[in-house]
Amino acid sequence: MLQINYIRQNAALVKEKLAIKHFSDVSVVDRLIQTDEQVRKLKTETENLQASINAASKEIGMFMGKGEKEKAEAMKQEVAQHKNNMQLMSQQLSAAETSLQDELVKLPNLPHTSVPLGKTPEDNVVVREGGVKPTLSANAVPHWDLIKKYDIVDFETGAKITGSGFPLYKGKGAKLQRALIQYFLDYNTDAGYTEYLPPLMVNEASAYGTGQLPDKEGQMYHATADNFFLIPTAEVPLTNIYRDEIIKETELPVKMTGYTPCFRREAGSFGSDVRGLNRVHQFDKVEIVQLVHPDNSYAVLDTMVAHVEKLLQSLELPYRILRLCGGDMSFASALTFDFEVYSAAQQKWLEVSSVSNFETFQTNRMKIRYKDGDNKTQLLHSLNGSSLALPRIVACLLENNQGEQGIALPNILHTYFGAASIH
RNA sequence: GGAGACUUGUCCGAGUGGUCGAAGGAGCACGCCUGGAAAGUGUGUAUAGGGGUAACUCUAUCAAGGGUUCGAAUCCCUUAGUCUCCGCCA
Repeated sequence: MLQINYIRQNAALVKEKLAIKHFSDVSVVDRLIQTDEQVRKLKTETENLQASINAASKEIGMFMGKGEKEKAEAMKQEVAQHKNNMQLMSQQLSAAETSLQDELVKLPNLPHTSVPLGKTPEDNVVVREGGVKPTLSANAVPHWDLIKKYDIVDFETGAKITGSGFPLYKGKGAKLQRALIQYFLDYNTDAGYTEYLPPLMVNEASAYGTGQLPDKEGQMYHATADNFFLIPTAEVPLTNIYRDEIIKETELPVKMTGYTPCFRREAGSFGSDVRGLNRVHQFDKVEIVQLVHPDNSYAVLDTMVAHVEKLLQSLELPYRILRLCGGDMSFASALTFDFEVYSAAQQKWLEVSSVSNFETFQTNRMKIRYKDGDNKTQLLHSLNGSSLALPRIVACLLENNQGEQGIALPNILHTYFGAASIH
């Protein structure tokens, strides 16, 4: 959530930046500033009134103490008057505050200056490519055929148990998931991230904190009896660990990692995008999250990008890194790099990680702060990224490494998987 | 699921209607003491917001929300959480 003080002082700039994000109604900014003015005016008036009521109450207390009942009674009459006004005014105030908050929450984060202009995925900028695209033999097939051939993922039975998009991993397929999770977590903890195994359902306050609510509830599974949401990413529980906390500057940066299944309704998706493991409702992902000093969040973003890049290199997959354009970035992000791997049999780039700096957008909602040198409380910056999402990595490993002898796995996985190939 | 006890500041802990933002202690910070340290000792030590150039001042906050009252940490209601006992259960 943007800070109203910032909006008030930088109205023109805010409008400009919202336009880069293709936010439709820029006039909201003017309305916000108006409402804010009204709120502050009402607030001052209400508080002054409250102050005089408080003072009168104290006097009544003193009169009562001295036994001067008549004087006390007289004062009570006076206070009763004030209270009527008070009630009216505080109703107006809370109405104004509610509308301010409602509008404010709808504004997306402002894009960083390095964000490319553009509206669609085509406008994203390729930062660099790495790895080598394999040359497949003529009879190479996509992963949805390979998983059947080796009997490692069973979509039909998953659909029978739950519904479409809930894959059932089996045998070597299940073990490969376990190997990848274990490897990714080891890789992250070696880099200084603390491992967590968080709750997979969150309450409303948590979903609100990372920006899933109020607007995107349609993308989460909702357990209505208890009003819990199944997490769409570990980012939600991990970042919320520090909700309403003031972190000592000496404890920065906070680096967290965690494996969780992720649940996404993905309403409206269709076509070849959803074939096989390309897009599913439940998938495994290892996430990294950092809470850092505002001064170095962009340096940290670079280290996180390098961290994920090295991980992809170790898997020996062809990849590219994209700098997302204003129109393709998420609501809460100020700058995002997407990682895609090349799925050779589909001849398609598949997104496997998204690394973002949210600056103070999430921390403002969650009140995650630190004390600066002057002992002032300041908002931290939050960042996160996937490291990594599994299904498309698996799709790629299968497709790119298929051969007569089976699926040859990259060296790094041999020990984790307990074999060099799936056959 | 049933019954009960509880939830106060960074922590422990007092406070059952009137200068209580809250005693006392611990911790922490700074100073004194010391050759240095410990001990001792003095001072300070919440958060958010409004107004003010500032000193400062006002408002809110004793789990959360609502109510009673001129006045609530204190009384009432609702919700959440913790603990104990019973039931059920991996």
